[in-house]
Amino acid sequence: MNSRSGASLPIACGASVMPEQVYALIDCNSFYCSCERVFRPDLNGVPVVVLSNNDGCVIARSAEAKKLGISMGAPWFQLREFARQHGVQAFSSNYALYGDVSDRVMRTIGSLVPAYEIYSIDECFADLTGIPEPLIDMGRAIKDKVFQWTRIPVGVGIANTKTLAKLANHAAKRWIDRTGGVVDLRDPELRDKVLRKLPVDEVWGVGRRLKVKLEALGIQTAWDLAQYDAWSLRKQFSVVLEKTARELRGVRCLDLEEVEPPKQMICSSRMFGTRQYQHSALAEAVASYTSRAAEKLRAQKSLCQVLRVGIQTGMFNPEQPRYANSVTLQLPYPTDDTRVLIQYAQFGLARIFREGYAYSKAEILLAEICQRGEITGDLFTPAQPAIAGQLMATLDAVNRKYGRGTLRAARIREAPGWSMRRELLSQGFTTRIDQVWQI
DNA sequence: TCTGGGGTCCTAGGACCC
DNA sequence: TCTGGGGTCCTAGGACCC
Repeated sequence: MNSRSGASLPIACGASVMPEQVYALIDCNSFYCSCERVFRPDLNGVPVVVLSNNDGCVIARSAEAKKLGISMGAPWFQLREFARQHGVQAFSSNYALYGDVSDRVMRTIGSLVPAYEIYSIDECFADLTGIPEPLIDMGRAIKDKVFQWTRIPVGVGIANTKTLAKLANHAAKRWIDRTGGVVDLRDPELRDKVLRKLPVDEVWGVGRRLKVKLEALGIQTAWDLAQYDAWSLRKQFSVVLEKTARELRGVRCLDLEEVEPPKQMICSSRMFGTRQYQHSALAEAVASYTSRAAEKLRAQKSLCQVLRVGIQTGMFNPEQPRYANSVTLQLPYPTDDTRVLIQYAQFGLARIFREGYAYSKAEILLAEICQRGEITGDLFTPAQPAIAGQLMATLDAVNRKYGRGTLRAARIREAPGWSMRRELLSQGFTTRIDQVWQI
């Protein structure tokens, strides 16, 4: 049975040998903090943290802040005094800045490698297949060029599978003094050494819950997971974990995804800056979030057929009554028209709104998303009128040119009372002409 | 007083089909 | 006494990622 594999297969003969697949995972160090430092070199060496929307909790920490023991997700109000005492610089999230810096980092990487996949705002897989050895030099070249062009420090992990590249990147950061931030994990001896040292939950795809279950099976390290029988992992857990284990052994199960598939769900949800009690305030917030979701929908050239609107009170204060509810609505036709979406969102809100609660958050979810031009209609289902598409295109063009919210639904005020707190916001260094760097 | 905002994929189970 | 063997679609829930 096994005789079909191996060198006897005619297709494997011939002059050219397929080069071995190699991936790199490039990951920005403390990305949001690094972005704040790009135009504030005085912050180098200073502990820096970036807070979530509403200045709620810590979502990024510089190395110095980590050293002080500040943990991810720590509520800011509990930390403020400690931060003041230790000279910690805190910032509100400045997504306009981070998004723009991210674009620059990705374009820089793109100029150096044959193909790449943007995995998140601060991470990117690159295809290094066929690039001349030694690849560790290529890794260092990427790191240096990104820093030279964007002032963002990155780590680079190189391996034959994505899961191992992630692990290599992790190792590069963990043992930065020895690695200089670049690790090539293709050498089996080095790979096994690293696998044995890293706990299983450092593996991409193994989180808190799985860690507990795996440890019950005696799987403590990445090495243990790699050695475990893949088939029984599939039976006991899922095909996902099976692939993870195989990838750890160097068997490729995940490919580079260069084109991002359109999202199947689009969500816009946010905590309010302060608790809201009135239907009118929630109505305004819901209209605003719906507008944002509709923008995202149109940006990927999609239409949606289902809208869900949800509201909730704060969940932490035991003194106040809690309430959370949502309603899912079928739309009259597949649409990307902000006006139609807002209308349905308001209808939904009216159904779930209850008087007398301190609301903290609203959420809009667009679902059953399809691509424009891929809809098969029927005689009895109207299609979205063409004029609506033209109007939305104009709306987006105006807002692109003059800034988000320049043209908006009439019920949304410019500075609403529910908008989020951002008391520690840095400048729009790269996105606002009135806020460019001054020397 | 104060605790984020997005996403994805997979599985199990029920209802239903032939 | 004995009770098949495939499927699909939907929803809820659980796990993960950054």
